[in-house]
Amino acid sequence: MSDFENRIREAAKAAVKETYGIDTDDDMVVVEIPKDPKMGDYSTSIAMRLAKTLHKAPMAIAEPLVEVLKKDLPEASSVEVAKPGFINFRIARDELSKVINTVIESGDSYGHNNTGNGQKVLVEWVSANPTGKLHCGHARNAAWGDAICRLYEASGYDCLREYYINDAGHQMEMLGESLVSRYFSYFGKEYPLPENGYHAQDVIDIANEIAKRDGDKWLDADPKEREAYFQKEGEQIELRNIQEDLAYYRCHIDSWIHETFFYANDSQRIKAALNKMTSMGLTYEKDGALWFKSTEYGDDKDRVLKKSDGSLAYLTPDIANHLYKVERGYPYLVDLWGADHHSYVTRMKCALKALGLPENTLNVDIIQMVRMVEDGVEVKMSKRTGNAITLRELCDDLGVDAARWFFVSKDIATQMDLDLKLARTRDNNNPVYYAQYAYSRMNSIMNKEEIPDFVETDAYPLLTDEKEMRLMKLISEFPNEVAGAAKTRKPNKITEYIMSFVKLYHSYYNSVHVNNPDNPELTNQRLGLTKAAMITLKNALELIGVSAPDKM
RNA sequence: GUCCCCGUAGCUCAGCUGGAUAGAGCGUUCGCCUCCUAAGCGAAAGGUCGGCGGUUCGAAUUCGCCCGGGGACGCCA
Repeated sequence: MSDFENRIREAAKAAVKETYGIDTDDDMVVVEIPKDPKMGDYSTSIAMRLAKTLHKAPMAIAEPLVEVLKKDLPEASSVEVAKPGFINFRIARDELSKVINTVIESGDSYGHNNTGNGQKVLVEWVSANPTGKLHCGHARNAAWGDAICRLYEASGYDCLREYYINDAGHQMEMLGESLVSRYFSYFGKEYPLPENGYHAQDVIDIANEIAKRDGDKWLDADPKEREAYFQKEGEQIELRNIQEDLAYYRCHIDSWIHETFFYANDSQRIKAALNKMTSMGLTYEKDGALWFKSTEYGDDKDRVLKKSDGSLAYLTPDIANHLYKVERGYPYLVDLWGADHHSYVTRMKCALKALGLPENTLNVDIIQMVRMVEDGVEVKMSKRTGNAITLRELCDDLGVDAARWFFVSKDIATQMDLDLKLARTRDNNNPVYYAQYAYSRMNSIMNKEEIPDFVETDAYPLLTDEKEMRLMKLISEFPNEVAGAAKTRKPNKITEYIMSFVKLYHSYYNSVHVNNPDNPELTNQRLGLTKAAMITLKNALELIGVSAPDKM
């Protein structure tokens, strides 16, 4: 194992206990990597944090700790006190180089860790209505959510990737009617397109598809029957499109949950949820509607569950949906919703809380909007009007790798502008190529005919170059990076890691030659490092769904 | 009016459980291919971390107020 950070933390805790008789927790003992590598490989601020409780100067607190740490941390080649009261550690080169063989042995699983400890977590993401193609906004959600799931899976969580299909509401009726209208147009007949109908090309395509397949038999059919048929056909085809686009985008969904599922068997699950809420005294009737007393749980107004016309509000089947997740054994739920759903977070949390579920059951990450910008002016995008840029178009222009990198590398809390001109052109300066190029260079070295094959070795004593040390250190930090990114659900930490990794690698590549025909030992050890770097980089790219090309 | 997100280099963004000279990519300027891929490397220029206060040994990071940008506030989904 190469988890120096944790070992230092444990040693520091023990040293504090031994020297001052104080118990400290992980939050107290912060171990970090100094910005300036001259300071050391790792540092802790524990002495400064103890200054208040011990009523002593940080430097004076640190001195005795250093003596203990020197004794208890054989992997550290030096432990020193610095200016305000930091304790700085330097890892012994021999210890550091052990990571190379660890990586080579682990291969594809290097970086995997068990910090999730089998925790069951259900991630609901994308969940776009099957009323049109996925567009740029969904592309952000999909890339981010998929990366989160990959991080969870790599960190030992038991993760279920779920897509909730809103196939029961008014929007589906709109789709059905829009299709009927387009179907009539196909045969040169008039049928009004609803005002809030779907104008996009894919709706026309689907109507044409049906027309070609079924002929004109629906022109004179019973309107109700026709409507139902087109709605069902539309949903299936739209859903198929979505599934194909997601697969193309390298996003895998384990579980597709239909909203209509909750209406099945005479709305069994929805009724059960409503009955439970009512029996718990969480509801009341007013103006012919059924209300949820959400204000009693922190909402700013009560919410309607059943409208006065007898139909259900969107919230109601979704409560059943969330209960069903817990029922299936997932106590920890993650939802990735668009910013327009932000006000919806509170009411859903209130509902689950009111139903007696623990406060931390539902975790909603709100994804800010992707604004399309052309020449500095926003281009309004809408699925309804059909002018949205689809995920497929974006990928065709940019490539899946660049698109995924773009969305994963930016925190979801920032609303981002996607420049249409930029999006339409493959920009060679895109950071993703910088990262992939490093991989190609590594691969080239490993597979070059003139360069000997790597032969396994126990030790790497000749890797003494400063950049080699930094590379080994970065490689050794990878599992921790993965665990941290999983825990905080921030896959952009991985793109940050990759960037600092490949920057160092490119610099190393230019300053040091791996192949030294007059020194086969050195060559071999550098090949070992290159192999470890290659495995690490490939695994890191894999976590965000970006390919590692052998050649560029 | 209430609530949420954002405001860091010319541009796009990291950094935010408070810590040692504020980072990266792009862009700009100047160097580097007889040598493992120049989609690369090295160097330089570029910042009152939106503003004002508070908390303390220490604040880009925490708290309050203000300014600016975006979004949400339906018996829509």
